[in-house]
Amino acid sequence: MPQDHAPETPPADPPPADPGDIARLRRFNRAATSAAGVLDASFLGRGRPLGESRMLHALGPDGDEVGAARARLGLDSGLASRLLRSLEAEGLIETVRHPEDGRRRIARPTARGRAEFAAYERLSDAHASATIARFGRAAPDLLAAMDRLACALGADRIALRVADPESPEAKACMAAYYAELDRRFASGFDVDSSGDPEAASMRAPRGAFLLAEFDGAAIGCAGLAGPEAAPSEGGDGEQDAGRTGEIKRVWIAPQARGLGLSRRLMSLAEDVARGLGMTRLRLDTNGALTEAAALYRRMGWREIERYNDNPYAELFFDKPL
Amino acid sequence: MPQDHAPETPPADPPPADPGDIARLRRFNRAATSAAGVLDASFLGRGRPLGESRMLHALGPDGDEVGAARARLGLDSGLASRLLRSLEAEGLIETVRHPEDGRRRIARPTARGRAEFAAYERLSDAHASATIARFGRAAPDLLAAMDRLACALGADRIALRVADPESPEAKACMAAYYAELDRRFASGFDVDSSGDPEAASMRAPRGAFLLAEFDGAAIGCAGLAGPEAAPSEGGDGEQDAGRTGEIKRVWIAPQARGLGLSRRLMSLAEDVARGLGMTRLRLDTNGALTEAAALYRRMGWREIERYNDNPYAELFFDKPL
DNA sequence: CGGACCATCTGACTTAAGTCAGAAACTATT
DNA sequence: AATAGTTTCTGACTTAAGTCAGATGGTCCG
Repeated sequence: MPQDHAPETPPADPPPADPGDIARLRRFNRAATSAAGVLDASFLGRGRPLGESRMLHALGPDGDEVGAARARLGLDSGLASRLLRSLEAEGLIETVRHPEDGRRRIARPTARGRAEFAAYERLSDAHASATIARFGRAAPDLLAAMDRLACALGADRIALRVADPESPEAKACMAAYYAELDRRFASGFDVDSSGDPEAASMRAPRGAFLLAEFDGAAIGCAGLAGPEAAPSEGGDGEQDAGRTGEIKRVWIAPQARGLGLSRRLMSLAEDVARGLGMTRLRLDTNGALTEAAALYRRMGWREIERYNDNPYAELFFDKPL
Repeated sequence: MPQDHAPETPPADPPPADPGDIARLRRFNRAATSAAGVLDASFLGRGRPLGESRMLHALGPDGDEVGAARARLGLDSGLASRLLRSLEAEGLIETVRHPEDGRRRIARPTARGRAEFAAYERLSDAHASATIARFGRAAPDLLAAMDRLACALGADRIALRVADPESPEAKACMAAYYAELDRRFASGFDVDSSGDPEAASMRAPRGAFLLAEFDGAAIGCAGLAGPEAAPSEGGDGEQDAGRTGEIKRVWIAPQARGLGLSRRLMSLAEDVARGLGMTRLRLDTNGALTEAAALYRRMGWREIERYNDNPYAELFFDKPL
């Protein structure tokens, strides 16, 4: 069961963009580059070379293996070692051998190191706070623009994973999903009347709940609900209800839309369904969610007859796996 | 007549921002910082150290004084000189003495240097084009977010200047202004019926046209229209029409709103009006432009009786200087 | 046990970037 | 004409960052 799907590859030869748009993007680049130093100046201002600060930050408050931190920063082993020695000389970290493999070493911040780490965090928070204050009344709007760009610029770091449908992240996504349906449906939306699949149906071994995360923030989800009895192994031929799953609660945060994320989520959901022995998937949706229906059609779903009494559902699709 | 006004100073002690907002901003910072290298990678990829590339870029295709380029990059004179020597050794620039001051020197790209400069530009454009292509159908939305953030991040580099009301930049601003009025007024907007002041009235010595620019792009304007006869010098006491100016065509690009720019423009317009000997300003506006009317009141304008037959005007203000 | 393999470390070296003091060439001022 | 002040340049030095070739001490497997 793959835990992630590569983002869609762009078309082979991109046509040159509009010169005006190029100028706009380059203007942003200049502004962002000249702001970049200011943006995360937390590494500076504590009288330590950038490399050492980055290493301390890469180790995290609980420490990590030397090799892992080195790989994360993309450093040469010699350089990494030297940075660790300086941090050690300053009394900020201590290194111990790995309990299971004497070759590997673990670098862990000391109390002083953790204090220093916290100081970086405070500096960074204070800096962010000051920036937001400077934005004044434009702040909500600018933060929304930042969310949007952060997702787009880091689209290849959006990771998909299986999560528990009752985890806080999953619940937050679903709450955002319900709130959006309530806004978009002319008649509003009430969860209770829509036949919400219980959490157990979206948990192994029956199904799964998929979460898309970017830099620690949940920005999308998809539920795969399986039937009550686990499908029997090996019995093929008949296409019974025991081998049909249902896709529910597909939601993408506004700032992550248009980046091909729902396609990645749906595609992973199909893989997971196949891994659970399902042979067919179905789903219902509302006519107001036009983008969703268009995507389903593009991904090979066929429109079928109504299969439930969900009052909000108007369109029904299925797809053989 | 000051050419620029400092941006408004933020309130003394900013209260700490919402932790969620801090996290959002820091997420953007991380994304932008890690994208920053990629964002303007044009300096790399041509086998030259960053410093030399930056210097070549700072000189521009037509060359410049050594001191000017050095100040722009904020470099030590020794370092700057050494960078120039390496560029000279590579045959990319040549230096000549300043025609009027033998101490100063002018560094000018050679044909090869200009070709190199153009290569950087092409690389940068190609990179921007590829980024836009990667954005796919989300591009228009993302570019708008970039415009918004570029203005906000570089707000202190938004410069005001006096421009000709018939320059292309001024015309572009006014066209955008008219288009917006047409969208916002229930009845639409037609320039011809609104008593457009002729260009001559917004040009010295009668008046002025003010333009706000960010990184070469016009993002706002304000017209100061003076009466036909230049005000007579010295004759004080009476407050005749010959000493009353009118503010027209105040417009701020959507991406630059909420940054205190209209206040800066209006304040400069008042200074310019005083410099032209005006003792009173007046303006008309529409009730649909609620933000505008609120700003006028905050800046000390008083509502007065209708003074023209502009069918779009509903509110009238004046301000003694 | 020996050898292949591995993670980490050390020492020697390179490059980019920048600082600082002062020299050289020039202009402006008294 | 002497002097003070510019602008640019040169040489000597420093620091940060990174590369590379082994050395060291460990694991794993036949």
